[in-house]
Amino acid sequence: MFKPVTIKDIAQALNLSTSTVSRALRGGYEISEDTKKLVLDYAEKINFKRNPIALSLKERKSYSIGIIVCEVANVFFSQAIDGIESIAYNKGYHVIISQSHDQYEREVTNIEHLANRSVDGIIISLAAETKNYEHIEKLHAQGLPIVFFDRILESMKTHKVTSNNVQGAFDATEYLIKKGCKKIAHLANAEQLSITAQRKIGYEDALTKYNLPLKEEYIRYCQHGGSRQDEVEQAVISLLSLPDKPDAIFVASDRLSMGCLSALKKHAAENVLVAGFSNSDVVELFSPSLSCVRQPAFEMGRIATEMLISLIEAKYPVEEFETRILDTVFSPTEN
Amino acid sequence: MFKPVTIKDIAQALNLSTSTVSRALRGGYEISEDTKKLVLDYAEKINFKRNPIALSLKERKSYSIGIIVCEVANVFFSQAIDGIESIAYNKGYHVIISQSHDQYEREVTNIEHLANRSVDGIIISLAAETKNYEHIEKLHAQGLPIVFFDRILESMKTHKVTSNNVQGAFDATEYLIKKGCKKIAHLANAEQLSITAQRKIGYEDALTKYNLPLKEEYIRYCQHGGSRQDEVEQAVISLLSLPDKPDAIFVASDRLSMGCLSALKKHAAENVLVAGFSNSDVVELFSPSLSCVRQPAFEMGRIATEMLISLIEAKYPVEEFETRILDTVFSPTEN
DNA sequence: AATAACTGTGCAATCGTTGCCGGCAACGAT
DNA sequence: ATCGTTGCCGGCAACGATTGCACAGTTATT
Repeated sequence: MFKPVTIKDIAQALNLSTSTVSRALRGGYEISEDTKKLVLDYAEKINFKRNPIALSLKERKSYSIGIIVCEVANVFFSQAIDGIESIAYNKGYHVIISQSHDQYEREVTNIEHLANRSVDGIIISLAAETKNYEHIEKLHAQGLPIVFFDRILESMKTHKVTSNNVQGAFDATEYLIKKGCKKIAHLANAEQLSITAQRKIGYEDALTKYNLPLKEEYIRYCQHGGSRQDEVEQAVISLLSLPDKPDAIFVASDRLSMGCLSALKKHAAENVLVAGFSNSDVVELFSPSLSCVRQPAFEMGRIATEMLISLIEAKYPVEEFETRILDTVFSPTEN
Repeated sequence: MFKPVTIKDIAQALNLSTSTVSRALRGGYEISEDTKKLVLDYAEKINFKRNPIALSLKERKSYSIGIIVCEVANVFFSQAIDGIESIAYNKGYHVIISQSHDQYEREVTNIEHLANRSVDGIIISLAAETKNYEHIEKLHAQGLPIVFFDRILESMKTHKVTSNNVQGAFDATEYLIKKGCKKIAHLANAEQLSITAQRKIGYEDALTKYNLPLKEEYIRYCQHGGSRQDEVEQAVISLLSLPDKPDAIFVASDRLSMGCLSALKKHAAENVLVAGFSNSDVVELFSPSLSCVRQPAFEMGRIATEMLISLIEAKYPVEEFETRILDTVFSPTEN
């Protein structure tokens, strides 16, 4: 049906060899100007496009990078993807996105799928459920460049990008305290995630600074990262039914924030103040309202991609790795 | 750094030819059980993965399909993508997503990028800005299978999937009428989009049925599909400042609905009722509230993908094309 | 017993492109 | 006049997997 034109066609038409055509097209210095022009003009005329698959086979490089995020329907990740694409396309890579939906199994199959498809590298934010990292470590050990962002794997020696989760959590918690709340609960993500630990530290730092007690029963973890609403609702209900009911909640992620607000609304607990991580652009529409910690998602995506491409194109094995930590911005919602 | 195992390695190790290995791996009937088992076991042992790029080159097929949507950070599209992936992965295709951000230029570069990357077919929902379709028609004429969903190009002879936009718009408008509104405005998407025309028909049908006048000044089009908030805000302001100010707005898309609610809130016009297309899963949190028409996004994605793969795998050129129209569901938000 | 049929395997070409080597002609230097 | 250099180009092989055809060896058929 659809037969693309190849350098062979050009060679035949111009009575040259394929090697000559190939070199002329790439501007090889060993080809006379006349021939070069001849080839270039003809290629233009018949709309020649070089076959990237053949090139990939030859160069053992696909010029594509894989992304794994929990879901694209999440403003933080979609902004990060925009950042990733902005760099990748400029450098001639294309981007294959896959979603783990915060499930371990899907993360495993996705990453293997990507590796089999011969991506040149992977940018990943771990699924909430993931506790075992062999699937990643195996590929990394085989030499596949991997960069982490947001939810990172501390133990792996590679580049990483996160935001300043401790500071962000501190800001949000401090805000709640300054609003007069004294019993601040924490709705957290899956316990093994890097961001969970960091955000918890920020939360506790703020409580400590203002001499509020740290109560373990005020903390609820959501192992599925909020992808199951009942999980979030259960957590919120159990907080609300504590004898010493919280007057505010610091929520550790976008997804959880939505779930938390829903649960509060459903159970007529709108008087509980909420602050949490979210990059939502319609936050002013929410009721109950949500004060939020915003992460520089686009920038994180850009940086992660630059790191990945530098790994991919490195001439020698890279030994020195970098962890970039970007600042968050807290924006209160007054009402 | 990273040298994958090839059938050659297997052949060498087992003292067979590559052809034998190849046939054994795909269960060729012409290979003895003994050899087959030998090869299979060894391949398993050294973790052999066949190189999809080599296969693509030979078969002139990449087993990948391209998706173009305006943005992934939109629940409708992200659900559609989930549907697309659910079918694609099952059938051995992988999915490359790209975003037009409702811009014509980006749609053009994205589609060419995909075509150059030799995707086997494309599923597309047009950008709001797109008025010229040559970039798509050219590829289609060259034989690249293309399926439209949501925002379709009526004039192109290929498979299409949409929801019942007329009915959805009718339901939303009728709801507003039954709530007692008599002056219902319509905030519409870019004028040339298929869905814009259809949703306008539904809107007008409802008005007509209930003997309300059709006023052209109650309709505002957003040429950029709401990707620019000022555009939406201008439209809403101009509606609010009409001498005969509307008491309700029927909004034609998810993005526009968010923009519209923001604008209403900002201008303290929360008494204006809003109903519109949206697949948001946190609609109950919004204030002002939004009654919404939901599209079966996941199902639309599934169907579009099945259609596309049937085109890709068709043995003979397909002449008969189908347009599937799926029902929407209206869910009022009472408060 | 001779031929036909079948079984299991290898050879070589193919997909599109590029790297490497080698060839040929024209040129300048000795 | 001979040699070495340079410029320009063609041929071959290779990337990894598949496949039509050929061929050797075995079994079945007449």
